[in-house]
Amino acid sequence: MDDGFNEFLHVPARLAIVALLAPTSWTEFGFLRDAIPTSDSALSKHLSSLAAKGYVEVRKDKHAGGRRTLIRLTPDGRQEFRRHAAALERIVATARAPQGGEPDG
Amino acid sequence: MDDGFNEFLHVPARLAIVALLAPTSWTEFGFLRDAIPTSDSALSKHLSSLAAKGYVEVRKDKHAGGRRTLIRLTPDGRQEFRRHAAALERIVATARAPQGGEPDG
DNA sequence: CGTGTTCTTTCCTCTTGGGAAAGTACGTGG
DNA sequence: CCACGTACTTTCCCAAGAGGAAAGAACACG
Repeated sequence: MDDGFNEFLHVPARLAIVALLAPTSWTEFGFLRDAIPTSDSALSKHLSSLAAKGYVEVRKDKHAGGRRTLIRLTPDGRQEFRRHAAALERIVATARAPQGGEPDG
Repeated sequence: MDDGFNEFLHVPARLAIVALLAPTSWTEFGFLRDAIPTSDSALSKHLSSLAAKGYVEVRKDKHAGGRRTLIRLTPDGRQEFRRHAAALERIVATARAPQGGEPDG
């Protein structure tokens, strides 16, 4: 498995995060937390690890009555996600196979 | 995630196993072990857990100079794999999105 | 019955995902 | 400027589980 399969991104929670980030630009922390769903702490830790890998970028924004944390994929993160998605695609393709193979005994 | 996403099958090694089994019928233990690749013990344990879930069926076959263990997906296993694959397909689809969303600040 | 082959099980280690709760940072209202 | 609330972040902790090594078991063959 040295195709684009990415064990780090493969973790369900992280897969969910990047899948949510992929089609949009800056996304709110709270939105991700509600959509996943997971605890604040778990999400925060995943985002930290994603940021440490350079897969996401984090920004703090002023908001009416407080701050909000915004997240988006970096180009690198997007590319890694695409590569992993392509690897998954190959796997998914086998599920569509009509079950050929040699017959049993 | 109460679509067909299956955390048990999602584990890379198990995903690899069922993906290899899906397009064929009875498959040899040795073939799987070499293809994955993993140790005998790890593969054996994965196959046991898959069998315990009713996802695969195991058969022992006489062979010139010994026995061979043959494995195949059960209809149930195939269906679960397909459901999981469909869930992955939805995720993979987001990777193809052209990054719309609102622009940054 | 001894031996080799092919798995299987046991033992152990180490990673890690995740929640709870404490901590931090900052904005707001008083 | 301080008290307070909100929005995360970090620490602490635990349990699950993946995986290798090595011992074990089952069976065919000579």
